[in-house]
Amino acid sequence: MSESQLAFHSEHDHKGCIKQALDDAKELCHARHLRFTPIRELVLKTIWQSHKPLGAYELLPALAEAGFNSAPPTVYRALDFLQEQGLVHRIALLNAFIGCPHPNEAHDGSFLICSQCSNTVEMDTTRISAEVNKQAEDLGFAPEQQSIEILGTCPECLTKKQRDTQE
Amino acid sequence: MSESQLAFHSEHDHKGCIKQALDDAKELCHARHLRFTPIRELVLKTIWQSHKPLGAYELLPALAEAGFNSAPPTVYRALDFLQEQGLVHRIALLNAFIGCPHPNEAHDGSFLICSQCSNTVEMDTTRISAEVNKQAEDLGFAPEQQSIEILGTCPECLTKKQRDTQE
DNA sequence: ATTTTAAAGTTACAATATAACATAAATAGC
DNA sequence: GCTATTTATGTTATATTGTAACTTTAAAAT
Repeated sequence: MSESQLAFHSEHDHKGCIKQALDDAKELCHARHLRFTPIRELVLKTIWQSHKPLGAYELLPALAEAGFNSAPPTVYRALDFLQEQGLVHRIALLNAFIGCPHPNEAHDGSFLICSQCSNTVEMDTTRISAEVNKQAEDLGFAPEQQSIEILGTCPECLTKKQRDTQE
Repeated sequence: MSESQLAFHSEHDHKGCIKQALDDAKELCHARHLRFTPIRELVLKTIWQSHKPLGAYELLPALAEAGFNSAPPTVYRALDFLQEQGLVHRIALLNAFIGCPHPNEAHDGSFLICSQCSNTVEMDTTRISAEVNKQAEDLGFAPEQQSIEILGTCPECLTKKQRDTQE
């Protein structure tokens, strides 16, 4: 988690992140007796290569380049699989997908989405999520899934803004 | 707020809710020197008539019946206006819109969405929202807007489920 | 009354997502 | 290893959601 919370900050070794994520995914699928097929791997890799959530149609060219069929159903199937396994999250506000840095802990992600540059990081809201669920339960509602998404300005874009204002 | 939190529970006077919402909207627009046009009023009324969030295209027939142009831009313009004024909220998980029971207090809604029947109510999460914002700020992020949506089973559908299980 | 601004009409299309059916590849049971 | 079964992928077509761009009409401001 600390990884992803630091993701806004300058240059971390993102290639390392990607490799780690792919290795984790492979292992996770193996443990669950599921198939981490080339298409699924490529989709996950492509998503991880971006700090911005990617739309389904933005993933199609990578499939085409690799010689796979690149019609929408192909990518949506891969995305469905990856989501079910917690390997990617869908950002509802953007209709786009981002890699999950800790797919083993079952959770719904909470996301900080920069409205300037679209960079997005996952934030740990375990405690807050529990409170939200409790409040829902107090109203007689049985929560199953939650989506917390925050739009705003990321640290980098804040700095840029300040620079621009000073000029 | 208590109104909407009770909305899951049986029969409240929903016609009263609608009238109240429309009156409030008219007053709010007047106070802000904005035009509460027939189209905007009809769209808001139609949204309020449903306990389920309505998609943009589900609103078109009402416009057609009333003799207005019923092409998508018409309804999206009305929805944009209503959202800007806080009169309706967009539910990102459903691509649909629901009336806001307290448009005067500036806020982002938090929603309980029944995955069985789609009925949706707004929940007050002022305190939790503040915590989320604080946590984002601690990461150097400047929050501007937030979306909290909970999918689950509403009290009515829970009761139904229990009945069905007993049979 | 005239100018300006805001809203609505209209056509066309972009972006996102799914249905349905055919084929191929992997796994399971023999 | 061979076959049956299941799972994944290919393929075509289409549904759903949302916008761009330009025209016309109506309201508000001067």
